[in-house]
Order: sequence, then C-alpha cells, then structure tokens
Amino acid sequence: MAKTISEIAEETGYSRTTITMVLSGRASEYRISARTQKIIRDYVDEHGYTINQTARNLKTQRSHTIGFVAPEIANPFFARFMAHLEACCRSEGLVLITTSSGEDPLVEARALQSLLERGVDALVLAPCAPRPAVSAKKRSRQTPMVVIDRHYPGDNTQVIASDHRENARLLTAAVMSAGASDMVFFCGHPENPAIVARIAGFRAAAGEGENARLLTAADDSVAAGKAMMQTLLEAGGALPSALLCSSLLVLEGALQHLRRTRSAVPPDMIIATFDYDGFLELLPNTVIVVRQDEEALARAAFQAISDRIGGNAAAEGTRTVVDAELLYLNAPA
Amino acid sequence: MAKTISEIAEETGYSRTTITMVLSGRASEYRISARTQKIIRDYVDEHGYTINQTARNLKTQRSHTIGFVAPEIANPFFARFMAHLEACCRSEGLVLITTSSGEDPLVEARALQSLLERGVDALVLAPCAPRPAVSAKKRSRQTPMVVIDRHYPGDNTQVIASDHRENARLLTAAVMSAGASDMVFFCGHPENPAIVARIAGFRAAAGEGENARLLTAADDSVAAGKAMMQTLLEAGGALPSALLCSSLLVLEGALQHLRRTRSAVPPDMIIATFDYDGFLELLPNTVIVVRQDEEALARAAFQAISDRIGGNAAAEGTRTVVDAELLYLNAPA
DNA sequence: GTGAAAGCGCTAACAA
DNA sequence: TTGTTAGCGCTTTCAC
Repeated sequence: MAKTISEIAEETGYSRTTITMVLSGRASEYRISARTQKIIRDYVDEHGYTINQTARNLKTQRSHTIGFVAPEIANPFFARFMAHLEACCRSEGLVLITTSSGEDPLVEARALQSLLERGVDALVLAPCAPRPAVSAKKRSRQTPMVVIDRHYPGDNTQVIASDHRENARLLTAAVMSAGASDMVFFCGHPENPAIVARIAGFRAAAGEGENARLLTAADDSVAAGKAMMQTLLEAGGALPSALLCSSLLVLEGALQHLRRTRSAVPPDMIIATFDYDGFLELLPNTVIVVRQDEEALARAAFQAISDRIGGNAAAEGTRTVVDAELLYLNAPA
Repeated sequence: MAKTISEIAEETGYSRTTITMVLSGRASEYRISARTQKIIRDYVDEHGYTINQTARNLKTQRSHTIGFVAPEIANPFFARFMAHLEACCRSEGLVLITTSSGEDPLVEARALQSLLERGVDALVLAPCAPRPAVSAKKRSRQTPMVVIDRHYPGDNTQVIASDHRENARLLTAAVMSAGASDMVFFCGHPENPAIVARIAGFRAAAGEGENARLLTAADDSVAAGKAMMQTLLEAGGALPSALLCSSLLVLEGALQHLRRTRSAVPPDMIIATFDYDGFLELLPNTVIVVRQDEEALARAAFQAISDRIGGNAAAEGTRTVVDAELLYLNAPA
C-alpha cells in the first residue's frame, strides 16, 4: 500500500514532520521552503502515497466515520435515506458504515457496539427497540447519536422523523374526501412506534366505527399483506371502498392476493399507502400516498450529528419534524 | 468510551498482557489462573470495556472492514445486493462501508482511494469505468478486489455477474414466444457493459430487422424512459406489440408517459424488463422479467473476497456467472 | 502464571 | 526552516 511517511522521510532525507506538513497541505503554514516541497511532491508523485487513516485516527481520536443502523437496508425508504446520508458524508470527507438489525433488538445492540468499537464519530439509528435510559453525566462522554423515523416513548435521544400521526390523519381524510364510505387499514408490525402513530392518525380522522376497520399482522412484509387480505376476504361481505396500508410491502401482498383470488383489484377501490413506488401510478385505481422526504430527513440527521460532533448538542428529547408530501396518483379528474 | 486495557491493568494491578489475554478469550491458552480471570472479568462487568478497534487494526494491519462502491445505492438492485453483502459481513464480524459513485468515474476513483486509505481488507466494486491495468507484480501487494455486475473488456479483475447477454436473449425469445410481432427495446446508459451485453442478447434473439427496434438514452432514469417513449410516439405509427426496457426506471418512465399521453397503457402490449418490482404483477399486461439473484451474487462476491483475503486468489480474469430467473407475471393462461 | 517492552503509522508540541 | 520526540491503544514475543 504505497509508502509510509517514515519511508518517504528516510528516502528523501527529510524528517517525518516535514513530510507530514507538505502532504497535509500545511506546508506554507509551517514555512516549508518551496524547494523542499517540490522535492517531496515529486517523490510522492513518482512513488505514490496512501495515508494510513487507521494510524491517523488512532492519533487524532477521530475516525471520520459515521455509523448507521437500519432495521432493513433493502427497504427502499431506508435505502434512499442511506443514499442521501452517504452523499452528505462524502461531501464532508466522511465515510458511512451501514448495518441492518433485521428488527432484532439483540442484533441492533451488537451493531451499535461494533460501531462504537470502531470509534465512529457519530451514530444514526432507526431503532427497533426502546433505547435504554442513560444518565446525564454518562451521556456527555458518549458518541453523539440521533434517532430517525421512530420515536419510542421515554427516549431522550434527539429524533428526526416525519409526523407519522398527522400524515396518517391527512391521508385518511383525503381518502374520505375522495368518497370512501368504509375503509380498512392493514398494518404490519404494530409495535413499531411509527405504525402506532399512523394508527392513531387513522383513528383521529376516521373514528372507531364499523366503517373504519383495522387489521394488524406481526411483521411488515408481503406475506403479512397477503395474510390480512385473506382474513378480510374470509370474513365475507363486500370489499371496502378504500384500502389503506401501512407500507408498500403490505400493500403489495394485499393487492397480489386480491388479484390472484379475485382475478383483479377492483378499479374503483381507493388505495392509500405510505411511501412511493413508481408503478403505483399505473394502477387504474385512485391511489393516494404519503411520500416521505428521505433527502430532507438525511440532511436533518446529518446536520444534527454535525452539530453534536461540533459540541452543539441539541436539548434532550428534541424532535425535528420533516414534512412529507401527500400525493394523488390518478385522482378522478 | 469505557476503560482502556492500560487503565484496567493499572486499576486491577495486572499487566496489559494479562488483561489482553482474558479479554480476547485466550486466557486458558496462556494459563491465566481462574482467580485472576474472575477478578478481571468482574472488573470489566462492572466498569465496562469497549475495545478500540482502531488501535487493534493499526497493530494487526487488518481492519475487519470491507468496502463496496456502487454506482447508485438507492437503486433497488444494488440496495438488495448490499443488504445481503452486509449480512455476510456481519456474520463474520466484518463491517461494510458502502459508497456511491453516481456513475462518475472521478467520484469512483476517489471512493476507492478513500477506502484504501482506511485499509479495508477487500473491495467490492460495481464499476462505472474500466479499471486501469495494473502490472502483475503490483497486483500481488494490493487490496483484494472483486468486480460485480459489469465487466469492462480488458479488465483482469475477478468478475461476478449475471450473464446479461444470455438473459436478454432468453427474455427476448420469451417475448417472441408470447406472440410479439414487433418489439422496441428502450436502453438507458448504453455504455454500461451490462447494457451492451443486453443489447447483444436482444439482437441475438430478435435480429436487426424493422420489427426489433432499439432506442437509447444517455442515462438510466425515469426521465430517460419518458424521453424514449416520447420519441417513439412522435415517430407515429402503431405502438409495438412488446416493449422491452433495460431497467425498472426506464420502464417506469416509459409507462408513465404512455399513461399520461394516451390515458392508459394498452393492456395487450407485452412488457419485458430487467429486475423485479412487486407492483408489476398488478398490471393487466403480460409482464416478463429477468430477476437477478442478489443474494447469490452477494454470497459469491463475499466468498471471492474471503478467498482472496485468505490468499487463495482466483486466476486472473476469472468470471463467475450467477443464474438469474425468468419470471412470467400474468402470462396468458 | 504473569510482566516488560517494542512497535503498528501518524500528529503536533516543542527544540534547534 | 526543519528535526526530535512522545505518545494514541493495542498485540505479541520473549523473559522472568
């Protein structure tokens, strides 16, 4: 891996300090003569040099690395968030380490530990379990952390998220305005605080009546969507005039099951969901989606950790709300 | 960040060596007495210890880190690949650093450099430009690298990819078997070797005639799909009986444009594309897709870098082909 | 059974 | 204007 500073020093006859100074661009600051600089630069141009960040990090106690733990990286929402976060990092010369917890608190804990061991400068976490409370004095010595997307009650970490409750309320209201007389809301993984909030928003708009039913399934998956649709169909009766789903996966499973058993999704059923997929627009149905702004979330998260790294910790329990967008696909003219 | 080994040594009265031995689980190997072990374990249980991997890495010259550079992490294909690769890494106690190049060779080069500086144990790269040739003697000292998905001619790096040409040929043949009399193939980013191969496969199955048209656009995006569809519509004449697209993004743009200008996608048009999206199944059309096996690709890539790290470098220019699946969604009964 | 000591490659305060 | 030096926290050989 190219030469080390010591090797360059030895082979050019200068000291390590001198080499460090010109290689780190602080040559003029340390008044290294132009001639020396040129000699060193030429040497490096010829023989190459790759700084050993490990050594640098050990010395400076910074890793120029940030860690991100997501429940599932392949989930398009987290993948997009990560892509934007990585872009933020890259523009500041940082590097992003991303890990999945698979919604398993134990895996999450291990992932956090592993990142801490590597001395990440900060952590971004989309948690799958409540954070253990940390005493204030301990907190100040800790690696900066911000939580995204999900807020567990009692957690004092800084949170950056959409207002899931309000978004669900608006989505439900939009569905009702579009003419739905009875709705079913399919929810995967109802312990997830984001889903809890969405259910609350749904109830706030639709009430508790027979016309606003709620079905839940243990996890957030295509299979869960299928299972809930099966339950609904087995209960008999007409299909609801609107179907709401807590995620794209659930929607996908629900519609696929409908298509397979009933040969088609009724084109007059209003469909409402969270997160966007480009092919939703091609359905004949009225589709209303809440699209979260992954880029704004990523920027806010990056800003927050930058502030914390810089020592400007936000107050305990600060919540940052990032607006989402209500999108009408194929609304009736 | 908890105590260091030196602190624990000092505070328990043992030496750094002894602490290291029990903390690294090699206590019995070094015949540390049970009593000493217990004292140290108890101390650590009470005060905590987080190993400093940076220091460890510097000493051992291994980082237990692997780097992945993708053209675009938010692309579901790469996101899924990355998720599987990360799972492989995690199961071996490694950590994955992922970066996007945005299809920019300069950004790609910087990303690789940055990972090299961090001393990653190996690199996985989905390249957006040909790799500069490296002399054999230099190669042996280098960080192990495998290339995925795309093979630039003349590149001697080990490649792991689907057989894009053959898959395209099979897909095209399937479309023809399904009754298509004339086809159009929309291709984004035709310099990408994977796309070059797909075009070759398309030609191999469909020939060069008027019934097998090819449209290309500079990049792989929804906008490119729209633009190509616009070009097609402006040329006048009937729509083709089959539309092939080089990626989901292109397909999405093409169909959205069709829907907006013609109010609907003709339900008898056969649609064929690469990569899978759950909502494709809901279209009334016959949809045929090539679904790549991201998990198998990730496993193969991980195996390859593990081999290389272990010193079992594959021969120069080795190509590993991972099978893809031809999937019929809503084929006519 | 346990400890001493060298050194991974780098930075930065201090000397000259 | 350039060099010397003392570590960062860990592993590991060798000595007691």
